[in-house]
Formats: sequence, C-alpha cells, structure tokens
Amino acid sequence: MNILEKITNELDILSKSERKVAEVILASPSTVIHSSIAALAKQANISEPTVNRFCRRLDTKGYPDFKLHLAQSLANGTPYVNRHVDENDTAEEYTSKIFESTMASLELARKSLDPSLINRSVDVLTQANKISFFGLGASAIVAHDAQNKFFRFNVPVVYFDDILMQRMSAINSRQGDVVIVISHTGRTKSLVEVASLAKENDATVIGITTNGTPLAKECSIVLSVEVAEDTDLYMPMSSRIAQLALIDVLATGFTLRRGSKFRDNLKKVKDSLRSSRFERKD
Amino acid sequence: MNILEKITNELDILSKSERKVAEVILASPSTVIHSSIAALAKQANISEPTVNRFCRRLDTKGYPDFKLHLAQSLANGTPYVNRHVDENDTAEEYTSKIFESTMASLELARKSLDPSLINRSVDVLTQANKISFFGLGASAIVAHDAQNKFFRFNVPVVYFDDILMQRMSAINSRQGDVVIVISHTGRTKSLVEVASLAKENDATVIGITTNGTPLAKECSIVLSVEVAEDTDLYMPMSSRIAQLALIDVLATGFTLRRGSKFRDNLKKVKDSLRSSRFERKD
DNA sequence: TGCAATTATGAAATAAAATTTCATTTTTCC
DNA sequence: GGAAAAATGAAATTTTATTTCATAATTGCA
Repeated sequence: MNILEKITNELDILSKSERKVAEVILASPSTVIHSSIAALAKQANISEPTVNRFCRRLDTKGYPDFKLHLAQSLANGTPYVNRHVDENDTAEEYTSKIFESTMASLELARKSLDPSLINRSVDVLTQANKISFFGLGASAIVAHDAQNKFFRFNVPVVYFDDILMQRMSAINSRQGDVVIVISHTGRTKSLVEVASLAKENDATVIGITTNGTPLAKECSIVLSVEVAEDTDLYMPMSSRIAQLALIDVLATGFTLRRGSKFRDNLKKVKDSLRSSRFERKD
Repeated sequence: MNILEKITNELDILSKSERKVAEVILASPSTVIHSSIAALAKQANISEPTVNRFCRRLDTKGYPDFKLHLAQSLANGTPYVNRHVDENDTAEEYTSKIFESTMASLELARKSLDPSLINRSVDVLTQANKISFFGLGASAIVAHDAQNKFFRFNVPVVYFDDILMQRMSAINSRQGDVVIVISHTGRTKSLVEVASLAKENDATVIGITTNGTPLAKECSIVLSVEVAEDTDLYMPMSSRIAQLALIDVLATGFTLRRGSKFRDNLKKVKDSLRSSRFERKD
C-alpha cells in the first residue's frame, strides 16, 4: 500500500509527537526523502528517536527504509494525469496527453465504482428477460457496444439511439426487464423521461451516469462513473471510454456468473466468424 | 530518467570496477535497495569507495541518494499490467483487472503509435472533401464514434457498419476523399475488399489496424494500434478502446490544425444542446 | 619500448547518520 | 491524587557512508 495513504489512515493511532512528524512528512514528502533523520526531527520540533519510532510504527525497518518506501510511493503517485492539450502541441505531445488523460480517467472511474453495486447489477442482468441499452450522442456508441457484447450471451437485447424508439421500448417494458440508461451528464431530458417511463412499467433501471443527477434519481441502481474534467475541446472524450470499460466489467461479470459451459458457447460465437476472415499465417 | 536505463546507457563510460557494481545492481536491483554500501561492495568484489564513486558518476549525491533513485525507478516500472480474469474473482477483483488491463493496453498503444503518421493523417483529413469511416462488429462502434466527432467539424462525413453500404460508398469515392477503415485483426475479408476498392478509386485510405495484416497492405497510411493480448473471454475489449483514443487524437489534431476560430465554432455546437438538458444548479 | 602523467582503486581514518539505552516527563486510569 | 503505563529526548553506541591518501594500473607520448 502507498505509504502516504497509510500515514493518513493511521494518523489517529499515532502519539502527539509522532503526529507532528506525520504532518511534516505529508506537507512535503518530496523534501523529506532528501532529509536526514536529524533534519526531519528539527523540522517537526521533536527528537530523533521519535522519528525512528514513527518509522517503525509504519512497519518499516527504520528511517532509511521508510525513506525508501516514501520514494516509491511518490514515484507511484498518479502516474497519469489529466493534462490539457495546448494550442502549440506537436503531434507527439497531444497524442501523449490524450492517452494519459484517458488513463487517468480510467483510474479515477475505477476508484469511484462500488463493487457491490456491480455485483447487484450483474445479478439483475443474469436474471433479466430482456435487456435494453439506451444512450444518445456519445453515449449512444456505448449502448451500441453493449448490445454487441450482450447479444453474444443469447439473451434478448436491444439498443436504441433514437428518442422515439427509446420511449416506445420503455413503455412496453415490464417486470423482469432491465433497462440500462447511459448518460455522462445525467441531464438529458428525453433520457430522464425514458428512465422514468421504464420505472413506471416495473422494469429495473440501471443508470450508467453520475451520482446526484436527475437521471440518477430515476434509477434503481446507479453505477456512478466519475471522470476527470473533459478537455477544452468541447467534445466528450474520457467519459465514454470509462463507460465502455464498465460495460466490459458487466459483461465479464455476466459470463463469470453463468459458469464455464456458457463460456464455451462464447468461443463458438467467436469461431463462427472465422470463415469471414483471412487466415493468419504464423 | 529511469536510473536503471541510465546505468545501461553509461555502462561503457564506467571503469572496470564500476562496471562490476553496475552488473550486480542490474542483476537484482530490488535486493540492492535493501543493502548497505558495504554489502554491495562485497557482492561486487570491490571496495566501498568505488561504489560511492559509481553513485556520483550517475549524478546522485552518494549511495543513499542513489538507492532512493533506484527505488523510484523500480516503483515506476509498468504500473498497470494485463492480468487475466479468473473464474473465482470477486466483483472488485475483476473490475480492477479489467480497468488495469485497459490502461495497460492504452499505454502500449500509445507507445506503438508513430506521431509522424498521425501528423500525416491529420494533414490528409483537414484537406479531405469527404471523410468515411468503416468498421464491422466491435470496430463499428469506433467508426460510429468517429462520425460523431467529425461531423461537428462541419465536413461531409459518413459512417457505415453495413457491408453493402461500405462497398457502394467505396466505389463512389474519388480523389480528395479519405476513407478510414477500422479493424483490429485486419483480416476481415469484406473490409479488406472495401479498402482495396476505395484505393482503386483514388481515395486516401487510412487504416486503423495492426501492421502487416492484409488490411494494412491496402492502406496509404497505417495507424498501427498494438494492444495487449485480449482476455480469455472471447470478446474484443481493449482493442476498441485504444482505437477510440486514437480517434480522439485525430479529432484533436484536426481542431488544432484548424485554429482557434474553428474551436469557437465547436463551442457553439456544444451550446446548442443546452435546451435539451436540465439545468445544473451548482 | 620506456617512462612520465593520468587515472583507478582500496585501506584506513574520519565524518555522518541512525539506533539503542536509559532516565525523565507526561498521560492514563483507578 | 497517585501508581502504572506510555511517551519522549539526551547521551552513548553502533552502523553506515565518505574522505583522504598511498599504491597500483593504465594511458599517452617521445
């Protein structure tokens, strides 16, 4: 585990003097890795042995070992960050920035997901009579992709990116049906209405959206996908990728729940594509 | 820079004894960060001052500082790896694995992309009379997403995920048109034919695929997206996400090339959606 | 090739840093 | 309010790293 997080967690277990040490370290960890035990003790206004005891309490062998852990934590800390593309970036620069922002978003999204809700969603999906995916704009492609995955499972699955079709489908839904609505903002009026209609007709509504939005309020289960601020270019970017990864997670959960025989079936679906491909000569 | 790489690079600048030290370190860096200078000297069969000199030659302050750098380098190494989902994984476990595999794939994809080819592709795209995106199966959603992005730029853009429409469109293409074909395997027969038809009709064909495949051979520019081995579940996962990130890169390159006035225009497109949304009350 | 100059190396001395011991102070709990 | 426990730091000790300096190896040049 990251030692900085560990310090934060154990802050209340520490004694008064040890907490002083902790505070100095948390305030400027990168300085500390270049300080001697004496310098740090002075900084925190406590004695050297206290620093040493502090280190041991965090399960390190002593001060030098602690510094090693700290250095590693710093190296690990958010390896990918959301950097904005700049007007004068070269192709190499904006490529790196976009990929790294995407990775940072995935990292954040994973942290914000609640595994127990994923588990419940998988429960619901495996027992569904029919599954519908609805999205508009950038989220439409996520719904499209979800259909692509779930239809392999041999369950009735539809996807619509058309408002009227979504409404009609929602009105026709019934108990045992699962409706998955996808929207990053959670504020698209027509989609909120669709969710509400589906709910009124006793379908289970799962929202892939942000917590606390109007759409979230209409859902039985909210899979909240937090995403770093989108870039300045006025296009949805990372959000849909995080949503797609979530679809992968749900599909995977589904196949795991169904057991190994079911997975043999997936292989057959894949093999059925073979004749449409050029052979690979490895 | 990673200090392990640095050691490797400077191996030939080092003296005989110093090289012994380097070899011991490279052989087992993780052991070294827990060794004292005396232990390492003994291991390498040289004296302690030699170790110290070695450290300084690598621009560190001394042995402890060197160990710090080494620890950080070790911590940086491949933060995300492609771990396979296991039969008995909990929801939390498979969620983490999928997100991490996706991130690992993005990392790999970014490394495999050639910025100069991206630059050329952006050149071609900004000068296109018409842009078409073709994909099938999982790649269809990438084409779909690309259309979603590029239509905002106010250039004629189409996307087809239907073989016949793709063929017809390809046959009707002409000089100045750009056709982007998307396929991870690069072996889908009908798509290779479509690429070939477009090429015969003097369109510029950009392939988002893997180098060396039949599809790649038909393309004027190949944007090769390498991706880690897909998981065992017989579904495309990371490949389409890496492709989407690449679409983001192309779209971004496009807007940067077009200049700032053009970007104001994008804002207008985005703002036009406002009335379809519930207001945010922050 | 021979020899001075340069560079590399390690033994020993020194310096620096970390840890242990132990006495003192502070806190806790009855 | 006071004994027991816990926390703390001064000083001593130990461990670790660095410097100094003498010697050995290598290089460059006549």
